[in-house]
Amino acid sequence: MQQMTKSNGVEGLGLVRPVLAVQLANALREMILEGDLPAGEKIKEKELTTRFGVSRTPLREAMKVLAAEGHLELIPNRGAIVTKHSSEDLADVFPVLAALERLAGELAAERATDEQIAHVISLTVALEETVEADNRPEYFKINQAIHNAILTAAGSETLMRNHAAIAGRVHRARYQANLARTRWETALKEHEMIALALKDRDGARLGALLNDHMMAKLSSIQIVLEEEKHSHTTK
Amino acid sequence: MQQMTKSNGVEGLGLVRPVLAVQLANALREMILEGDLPAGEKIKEKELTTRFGVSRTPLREAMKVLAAEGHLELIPNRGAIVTKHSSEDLADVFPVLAALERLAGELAAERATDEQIAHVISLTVALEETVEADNRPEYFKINQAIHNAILTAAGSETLMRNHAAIAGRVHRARYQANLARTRWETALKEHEMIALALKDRDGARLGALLNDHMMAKLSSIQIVLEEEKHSHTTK
DNA sequence: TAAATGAATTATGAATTCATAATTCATGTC
DNA sequence: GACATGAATTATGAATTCATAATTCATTTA
Repeated sequence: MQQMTKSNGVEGLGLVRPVLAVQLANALREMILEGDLPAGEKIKEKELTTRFGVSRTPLREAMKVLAAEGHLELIPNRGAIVTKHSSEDLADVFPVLAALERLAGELAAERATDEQIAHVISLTVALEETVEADNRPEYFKINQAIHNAILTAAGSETLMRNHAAIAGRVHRARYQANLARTRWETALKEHEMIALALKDRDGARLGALLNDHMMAKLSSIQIVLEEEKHSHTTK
Repeated sequence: MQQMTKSNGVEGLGLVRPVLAVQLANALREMILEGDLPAGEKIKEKELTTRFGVSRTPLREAMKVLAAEGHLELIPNRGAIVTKHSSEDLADVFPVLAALERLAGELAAERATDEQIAHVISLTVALEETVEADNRPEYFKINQAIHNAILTAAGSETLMRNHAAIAGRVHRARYQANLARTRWETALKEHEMIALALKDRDGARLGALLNDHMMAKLSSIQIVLEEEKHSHTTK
């Protein structure tokens, strides 16, 4: 939901003066998603301006953008706080993400080129190897690539935009929660079925698989969070 | 426990000084959705500041918000233009909206209270009457109320937020395109089936019906647009 | 000691000012 | 007359300044 470096007349050349508000918005988003600005924390305008070496004007514009994206909550005359993404929030966000993935699957089954399908299949093969090699960082990376490839194959600007915006809100939970070995292997099987459904261009099945895959991911995250909570309270 | 402060005391009352940026964002959104700022039109900051009687600072903050919502496109050093929602855009946006409505249906079937279901049913009855009375403005109004009621019954903040954002982009097309009599009566039948599925708490069916209902709406709009295009070129 | 009051400080909201990029318009050249 | 060049104008990006609301903190009072 953000306008990245769009056409600015001098395409490709690094000669344009960057728009601070955009850069600040990206930096802030990154900080929030990476947890450098913990959820619930109150944003201190002045601190950020000195940190970034800019004035309040572009920073405030950036904060308005972040608020529109749902990452910040602006309270009139009282500043901003980082939106908290609690366990309940995950339960709220994931079904929406899953619904969009389902649509992506349905559309991709219709619209994907043979090359795009082949790409997803080869990525899925690479995914298997990461499991065998017990390489989690690489698994996350390829997993993300697969979902992106399907999104791209769906060929919907609106879908891509909104998926990105919503996925950002749970990015941390998705790619940081250390999944258990059993869930990992199950997820791989799901991915194999997903690749197969795409190869068959079975939109209904592909959509359903992607939806279920995402909801299963939610369950595994919630289990991990529950365990962490226990180990924390019983320490 | 903390004592109630003065500020808490006026909470909820309209006594707080309004935040201009928020008001301007609402006003601009309204103007864009109502077509007062036609798609493709270049926004002149100065003109708007004089019109609203504010300085550029809050206006620019509002424009950043509108851009984040996809209503404006900001071009560095060159101002902003109103995002155009062409016929192709509708074909891109509606499937996403339909996917969210499907999710809304699935969730509402599980979570709706009996009162909420009764409300949707009574609204559907009222909808029938508007068709009999040939009262299109009232039909649109109640139609919107039904979809909102189901969204609310779904009980998902994320879903509501994103649905609202996306629905805004096609609001004009949905509620201004003059639907044909036959489509109107078909839509009513669809609404009756929707109310029934909700009453039965049949989530899969309700979701499918809502999805199809939205896609049918797209088709009828496209037919109207196609006709208008013809009558225009053959004039 | 605890609560209440009010001044001082700080933070936010918005207007103004300054800097720079883009556009317009006049002039000159071919 | 068409085009190119450069000054003048205008618009945008960002810092600063001003106004007002919120918070802190010292003082008073019960």
